[in-house]
This record gives sequence, C-alpha cells and structure tokens, in this order.
Amino acid sequence: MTDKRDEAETNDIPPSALALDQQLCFAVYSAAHAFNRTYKPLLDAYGLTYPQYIVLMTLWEEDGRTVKALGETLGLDSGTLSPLLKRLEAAGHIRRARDKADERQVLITLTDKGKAMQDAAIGILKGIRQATGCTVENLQALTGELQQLSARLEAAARHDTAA
Amino acid sequence: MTDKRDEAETNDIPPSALALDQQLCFAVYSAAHAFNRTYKPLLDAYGLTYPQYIVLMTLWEEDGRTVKALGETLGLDSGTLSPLLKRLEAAGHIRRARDKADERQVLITLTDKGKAMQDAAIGILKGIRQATGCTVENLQALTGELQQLSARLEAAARHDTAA
DNA sequence: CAAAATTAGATTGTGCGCAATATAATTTTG
DNA sequence: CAAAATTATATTGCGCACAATCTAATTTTG
Repeated sequence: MTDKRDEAETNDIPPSALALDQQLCFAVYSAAHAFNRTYKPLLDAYGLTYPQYIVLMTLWEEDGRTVKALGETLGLDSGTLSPLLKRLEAAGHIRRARDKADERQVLITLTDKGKAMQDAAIGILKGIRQATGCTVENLQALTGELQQLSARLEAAARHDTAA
Repeated sequence: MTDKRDEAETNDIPPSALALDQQLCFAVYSAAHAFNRTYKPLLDAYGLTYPQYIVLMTLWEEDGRTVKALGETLGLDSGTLSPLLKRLEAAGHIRRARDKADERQVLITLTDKGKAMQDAAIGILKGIRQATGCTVENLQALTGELQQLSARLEAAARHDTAA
C-alpha cells in the first residue's frame, strides 16, 4: 500500500475515468433532475415550483427575511430570486415590502396562504421519502456527505477566484 | 427495536424534518449548483457549458448517436437538446445530419475539434477531483449511492404516472 | 395500398440560474 | 457635510429544462 504522496493519488487518471456513468458530477446532476421530476406532480397541485417551495421552507424556519438573507441560505442571487419572489407574491404566498429602516432592503413575509402551505408540505415530504426508498438513517448519511462535498467544492471555488 | 411495519417507519415525521438543512433533495440541489460553479471557470476557457460538455462526453463514448439516444443517456428531451446541439454545431464541436435511412432521425457526429476536446477533459477532470477533496474510492461510493437513488426516484415517478 | 397510429425532432412558452449592468439608498472618508 | 465607496435589489441577456404543440417521416392496420 503506497501512502498518499500529496497530489499523486489524484493524478493517475485512466481513460475509462471519462465515462459518464463513473462521474460523481453527473450522478449529482441526474439525481437533482430526478428529484425535480418527483416533486413536480406533488407541487403542481399547489401551483409551486421546487425553487419556490424551498423559498417557502426557508421562510417557515424564519419569516421576515431579506432577499439577501434568502439568497445566502439558498445559494441564489437576486437575478434568480427577484422574479421568483414576484411570482410567489402574485400567487399570494408572500408579501414584499421595503424595510423602513433601510430602504435598500426588501423584507419577505409569509401570508396566511404561505403559512398554510406548511401543512401540505408534511404530506409532500412523506411522498418524497417513500419515492427515495431510503431509510431515515440512510437519508441523513447521504445528506451529510453531500453537504460536505458542497462545502469543499465551494471552498475550492472561493480559493481559485481569490487567488 | 421495532421491525419495519410496512409504511410505519416512513410516517413519523417530526416538525424539524421540514428544516432545509435536513433534506436530501436540497443537499442534492445545492451540490449540483456547487459542481456547476466549479466547472464553469474550467469550461469557460473552452466556451462550453456543463450540459454541452456532458453531451460531448457521451459522444466520446459512442459517436454518431441520434438526438433521441443522447436524450435517453442524459435524461433530456428534444426541447433541451435541439437548441443545445445547434450551439455545439455553431461552435464547431459537432455536425448534425439527417439519417439517410430514416429521415426522422438526426445523427450527431464529432468534428475534429469536438474529438480534440477529449484531451482537455483529462485536465478538467483532475481539477474537479481536486476540488471535491475526495479519494477515488469515496467518489465511487457516493456516485453509486446517487445512481441508486436516481433509479428509485425515476421508478417511483414511472409508477405514479402509469397508475 | 390508403388511412390511422406512431415516432423523431423542432418550436414555443414559462421558469430557473447566473453574469453583467443599472439604480437607489446607505456608509465611509476626507 | 459633500464626494466616494459600498450595499441591496432590480433588470437584461443567455442558456438550460421541460410541458405542450407542431411537422414530417415511418410503421401499422384494415
């Protein structure tokens, strides 16, 4: 067993490594699409998309957040959130209002309709869990590994950009 | 330890389960974005997007495929692929030509430029592996788990649609 | 073989997702 | 306190992603 010699262990790339079905990035990309396709019929019943749904989830955890705070939690910028939030407002789930204290900020608050969606979310969550076919422990383990992976990828991106 | 009683094990949902950071779907969604952000600077150098890149990867494995075959491999439909393939053709990476034997089909073939990108892909792959901070074994294990997850999600979606 | 059904792609419309830019409000500095 | 820098959000443009629809080609059926 050769011990890890710094980068040596990541540098021996066999030709077969370019095969699509061996790449983690593609497995993640496909799983994201698979989740989206699973959520779609469940969310269509409420006229929501998955990104809109996770915005509501964020607000259920803490209402009255700014657009910036939502963006940091979800990893999305204003170019994505601004129109999305307008659609959520048009659908009656949220209200958008400039902060009186700092008019640069827009505070997002749930309407009664937006709060009520939380009840439906329990049912949706059950449907998704069943579709994954995973035990709760299995779900938690995989979730944790992906969170670590994302953190490392973002850290690497930050390093390269900063350098 | 209570044995699994059919659905019982998936039905006890504590309120905290709606927390965003406990959801596998969001971990997958975030990891997909993180990968995309990591790939972007590497692919920008060649004027490619990640979806365009995986189309090329598919063609490196087997050239001369139809749009439908590409769509089945990648999980994408013609609404996504048609314009994407036109951009890849405009950039000189592929050629599109109707099949003489069956004029409904369009055969996609790599140009020399498209084949040459395969050399650059090795370097990109190294950069990505380093950014993940994972060992090869770790990458393979996670990839396998996600492939199983996607398969179960797609199977569940197919069941529900068919029923 | 002609009508009906199926199949492959392309097109249109809507909604992300993000870079680049613009605008307005606030904070920092000289 | 006024000019400069920073901050928060909005807008624009481009590229996925997918449902719905359309056209043309092929296959199936009567």
